[in-house]
Formats: sequence, structure tokens, C-alpha cells
Amino acid sequence: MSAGGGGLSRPEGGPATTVRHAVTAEEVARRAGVSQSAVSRAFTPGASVAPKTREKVLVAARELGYRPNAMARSLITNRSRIVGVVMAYLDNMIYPDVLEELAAKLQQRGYQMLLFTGFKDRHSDPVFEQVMQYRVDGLLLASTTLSSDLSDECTAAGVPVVMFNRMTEHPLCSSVTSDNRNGGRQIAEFLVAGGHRRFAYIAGAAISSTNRDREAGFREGLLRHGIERIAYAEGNLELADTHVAARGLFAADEPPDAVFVGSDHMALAVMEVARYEFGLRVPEDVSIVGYDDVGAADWPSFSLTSFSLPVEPMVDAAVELMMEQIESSSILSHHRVVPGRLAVRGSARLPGGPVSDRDGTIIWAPDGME
Amino acid sequence: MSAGGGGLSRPEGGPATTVRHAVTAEEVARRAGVSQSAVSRAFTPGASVAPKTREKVLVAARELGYRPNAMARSLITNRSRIVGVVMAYLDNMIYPDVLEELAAKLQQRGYQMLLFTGFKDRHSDPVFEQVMQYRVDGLLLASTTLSSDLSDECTAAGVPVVMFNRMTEHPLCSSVTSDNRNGGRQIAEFLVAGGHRRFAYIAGAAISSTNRDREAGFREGLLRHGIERIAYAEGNLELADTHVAARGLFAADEPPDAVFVGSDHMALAVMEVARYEFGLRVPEDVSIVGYDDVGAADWPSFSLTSFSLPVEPMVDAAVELMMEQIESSSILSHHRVVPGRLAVRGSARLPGGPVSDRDGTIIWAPDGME
DNA sequence: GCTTTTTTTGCATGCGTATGCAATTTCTCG
DNA sequence: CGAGAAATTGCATACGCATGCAAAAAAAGC
Repeated sequence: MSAGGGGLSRPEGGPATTVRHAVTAEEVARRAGVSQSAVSRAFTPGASVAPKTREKVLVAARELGYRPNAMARSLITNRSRIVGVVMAYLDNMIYPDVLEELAAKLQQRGYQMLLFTGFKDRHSDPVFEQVMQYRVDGLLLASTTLSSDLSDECTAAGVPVVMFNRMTEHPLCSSVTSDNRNGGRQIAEFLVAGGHRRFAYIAGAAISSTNRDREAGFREGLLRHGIERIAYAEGNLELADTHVAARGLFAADEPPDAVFVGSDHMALAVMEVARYEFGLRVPEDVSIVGYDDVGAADWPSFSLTSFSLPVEPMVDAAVELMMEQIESSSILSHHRVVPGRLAVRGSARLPGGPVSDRDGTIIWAPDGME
Repeated sequence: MSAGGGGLSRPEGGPATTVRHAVTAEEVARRAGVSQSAVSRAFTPGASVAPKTREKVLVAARELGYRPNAMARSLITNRSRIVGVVMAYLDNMIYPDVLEELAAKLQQRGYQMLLFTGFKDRHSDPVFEQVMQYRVDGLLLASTTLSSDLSDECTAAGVPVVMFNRMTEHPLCSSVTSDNRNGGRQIAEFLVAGGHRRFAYIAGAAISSTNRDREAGFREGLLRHGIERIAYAEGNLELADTHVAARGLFAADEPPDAVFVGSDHMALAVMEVARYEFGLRVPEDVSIVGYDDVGAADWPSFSLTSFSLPVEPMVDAAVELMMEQIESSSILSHHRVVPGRLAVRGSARLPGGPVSDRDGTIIWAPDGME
């Protein structure tokens, strides 16, 4: 199975080095003329060791290229300092940002990240066995959920679970989400204020709490103005499905003049269909609003009005929650809801009302909200 | 440091479970009425154990919720079955794809992925210490390089290094790249055939081998047609820098009518500037060609002509190279170059010549190439 | 200098598993 | 049925490190 069929492969080589003998604390000890314990202590912050001994050890260690073996350490301390991160897919453009933020924040606290991804189709459960074998100190789930039994198993094993951008019924899983409901509501208010009449909602993963809340908020906001009928379609977080969904909506007898799409990722796809397949002008013929405020939303081609998913504060909260539970070694579930805001751009007709500028982004907040 | 300032936090709670006592093989052994060795063997494929014993063990294990401790195992086997993946940033839209592919392929071979990312600004070296403490079986570097000393250290420690989409001078690092040089050359041929006159190149990370090769190929291709003068700017793989670079080019006295941008990520940004800041029509006023063929290149808004970076075969090759070295425990560097192809879309004027359709994507290959 | 207190050090042990070896059981076949 | 071969099992040990404990060394106080 050679790559690509036509790939050149040019071996080049120094002699193969075969020995693989990692340096141990014992060897460092011998060289420094101390005991193995001393070496261990020299590498343990706050341990009882004389400055000059520590120095001798560090010198010897450097000369030999010694690095403490994290595996052996975790065997004793019963702490791996590894957090398992499960992200079934990375399609949604916010996830790379989340990963970067997360990695940085964890690293900063001395934790590493074992990443599980690339199984969009399959369920998370098979992956689970693997995660647990590495005795992760905590589990962060994004773009996926765990069956209830597995959540139980985590709890039983003392591994805290934090869900990111998802919620679950399970009583012992913590979670961090954006204020989906409020976001949906604000978007409804905004679109109503903009004078729209025929509304549509395109769902992401219909079963996810995130989608449910956004939709509920949207419907609730519209209902305040007596609007009940809303066209509905499911994009399923997939581009292909979203295209189909959009086509269905725009081809209807009375196509919507305002579409709220459950995520920017899909909203951009909807915009493409509207413009290039139906020749619709955005926002003159149809207003499109997304959720997440991904980077591309701000590109002139799209100028997508969108409710922000505040990645950084959310990751902060998630890491905080996780650390709290790991360090207290008690599993106590908390749900954090991080507020976002509507970034007003050009993809939706503007209301006459108050639109203010904050930090270079245009914000709009209806009366009595935020 | 509470998240977002206005976040609600609603504790909810079952009683905190404090015990954290992972089940050990010993306990399983007692319950199954066998020795600890038997338990170990029951979980080791190909080990000498009677079917009925294995069954007893598996039952007991399931009842107790036992999972072998990968840390303890790796202590003995001297294999962690973990591959360290270093990806300083995930901006380039191909990296999420690479990650998914990589995770899936590694998982499939029973390996896990320790991910290091989120340090765009800083150098990789500090991260290195961490990676090595976890005794990774191999190291895959993308969007980053290692200093030569560290490469040496890896070799000394017997940890194979595979660079992805990068090359290095270091004699003992393997690497997998796309055929950057040929890509650049083909793009040059394509643009010349399209009747363009004033060429420009926008570089990514100027020092990277990837950029060097793309540029060299491009220049080489143009030189064949006697074209030497090429406008040049650096986008540095950053959107902001790319915007500046594009503005510089388009504001010149004789702006280019053909721009090859070192990566799609930047090419899209260039297109935005051309259209929305300079009112240029693409491709009538200026042709833009990218490299990578990211998903968004195919969106109607962009319809970006681009040379493909064949993610899947490249990841295949990288994993293959890595496994080969891990399993043979010999470090022997190989360089794999995976061929790509020019995906012709609408962002560059077409040549009169042969353009054929393959798999739904339009391909163009000049005489004597490919 | 000598005793008391404090700091530093080494010894020994154990974390949870894999594995060589010898003991035991089961199987095979005459 | 018995001897030999083959399969299975348990014992003991080691992987690399952290840590309690007691011994040794250093510091402090008289």
C-alpha cells in the first residue's frame, strides 16, 4: 500500500540506530554519587533536598539526557496528568480553535491532551475503552456524547467528565455551553425587528441539547410576537445535508425571508445555495443568521450575522471545572452557561432600532435583554 | 477568574464520590480464582491461556469493571503505544482534516495520539520536554520544526521522527510532503497557458521547505517561458499579513494579473482583498491560484483553482513510515513525496489547451508533465 | 564542645503489569 | 493404561519511580 502510486521514496540513511535504552534515575544517581531517591527528589518541586545535591543531580541528568518517566510516575501517584479529549469530528470551524485554546490552557497547568477524533460515523463507545486504559485524569467531550452507562463507569472510576458545548441528563457530568436559548431568542427579536415575515430554522444535530436550546429560544422569541409557523429543515451539521435542506426551503411556494441556521458552518452553506443556486440576494431577498461567529463569518464574502460562541471563556470554564474536580478528587457536577452576543453584519436586514458599536463589532440588544 | 463575567453557575449534585480505586488485575484474579498472570494473559492476544480460563477471567473482569492499566503495561513492554503529534497551530484548514485522518489511522493500529498545539508564537522546544516524558513511541511534526539538537535527542532516545508537510536537513528525520515543486511548476504552466503576463507569488512561511519548493517550482516553470520578473510578498500564513501583502501587490503601478498564493488559506484572503477592497473581478481582472485544495476552495463563492495536497495518502504514508520505524525499532529516514493534481476551477482564466474531467474535478496537465 | 532541633539522605517497598521458568495439568498415541 | 509431548498455570521478578521511615548530617542553642 504505497502512497499515491507515484510517490518517490528515497531512502537516505545514516546507519540504523537500534539501541533504545532510556536513561533511568538509577543511572543518574550513580553518576551523581547519590541515591535514586535523591534524583527523584531533585525533580520533585518542594521535595526535601539540599541545593547542592539538587545541582549535582541536575548536572548529571543533563549530561546523560535523563527525563523522568511520566508513566512510572503516574503508576505511583495515581495521576497521569493526562486529560482525554473526545471530539468525534472537527468539521465545525470552531473546533480547531477550541483545540488550540484547550491544549494551551491544559499545558499551562501541566496537563497533556490525549485526543480522540476521526470517527464521525461511529459511536464514541469503542473509543472509550482505550481512553480509560490510559487512566486519564479527566474526560472532556465535545461534539459527542457518552451513553449513560459509560458516564456511570467514569464516575465509578473517579474520572470527572466535562461536556463542552453539549449538555446531558446524566447527573454527574459537568458541562459548559454558550447561552443557546438566549441566543436563539435574541436572533428572533432581531429578525422580527428587521421586519421579516416568513421564518425558517435549520437544525444541526436534532437530538443535541445545543440544537434544542437554540431552536427553543428562537421559537420562544418569535412567539412573543405571535409568530408560530416556522419552516423547518435539518442540516445535521453536514454540508451535503444542509444543501438539501436549504434547497427544500428556498424552493417552497412561500420561501422564507429570514433563516436562522443552527451553526455558522451550515449557515455559510445555506448562503451559498441561496446565492448561487437560487440567485437570491442576501440580505435583500433573504436574511441569514448563524450561530458560533466563526472566523469566516467576518469575511466580506459572507459578512454573516451570527451569535457568538465565546470560545475562550468557554474553554476557560471547562478547564477550570475539570481541574477543580481532579484536584478535589470529588465528582460534583456543575453546569456553566457562558453568555455570548449578537455580532451584527451584513447578511440580515437591520432593524431601525439601536445598534451600537463595541470593540469594532456591531452589537444589537433588544430592550430588556442581555 | 470566572468565565465571561455573567455566567450562571448552578451546582447540582449527587453526593461527591471520593473513592478512586481502579480495579487491578490482582482483584480480578482473586474473583476468578486464578493467578494474576492468568489475567494478564487473558488480555494479551496470542498468550498461552486455556479458553475456559480466559472466559472466567473476562467474566470476572466485566463484573468488576476492570481495564488493564496502559501505564503499567508500557513500563514493562517499553512501548507506550502513544504517538506524539505536534502541530503548533491549526489555522490552515487542512490540519483539522489531517488530525482526523491521523487519529483514525493510528487508532486503527492500536495507537493513541498525544496532541501538542496552541503555541503558534512560541517555539516547539519547551513542549518537547513534556512529550518525551511520556515516552511516546514516535513523534509526528506538522506546522512546526524541531531544532537540530532535539532531533538528535530523539534519535538518541530511539524515538522516530516523521515530519508532515515539512522537510528538514536533519539526516535522521523522515518526512512526507506533497509534490510542492511540481505543483508550483504546473501552476506556472497553467497560468502561462492562460495568457497571463504579470505574475506574483505570495509566500507562506518564507523559511519553510514547503514554501521554498512551491516557490522554486513556480519560478522554474515561469523561467521556461522566459519569465523572470515576479512580484513577491509574504503572507506568513497569517490572514492579517496576507491582507497587507495583497494590498501591496494590487496597489502597485502594474498590478499582477496572475497570483499564485502559497496556500489556500491565504489565497482566500487574497481573493477577498482583490474583490472587496480593489473591486477586481476574479478571474477577469486577476487570476488567483492556491495550493492545498481545502474544502472551501470548492465553494461557489471562491471556486478557487488549487493544487491538491492529498491529505489521505499523505497521512497514510506518514503512519506507515512511523509504524515501520517503531516496529523495527531502527531509525532509518525516508522521504516520501506524494503527488497531487491541479484542481481547475473558476478563479483563474483557462488556457485553450486540454482540460479533462476526472472524478468530477477538472484536471489540467501540461505536456510532458505528470 | 555537647545536646537538641532541623534538614538531608538512603533504604526499602510498592504501584500494576508482563514474562521467563519450572511445575502442573491435559492431551496424544502406542 | 502408561509414557511422552504439548498445553497451561503459578511463582517470582522487574519495569522506573515516589515516598514513609529511620539513620546520618548539619545547624542551632547553651
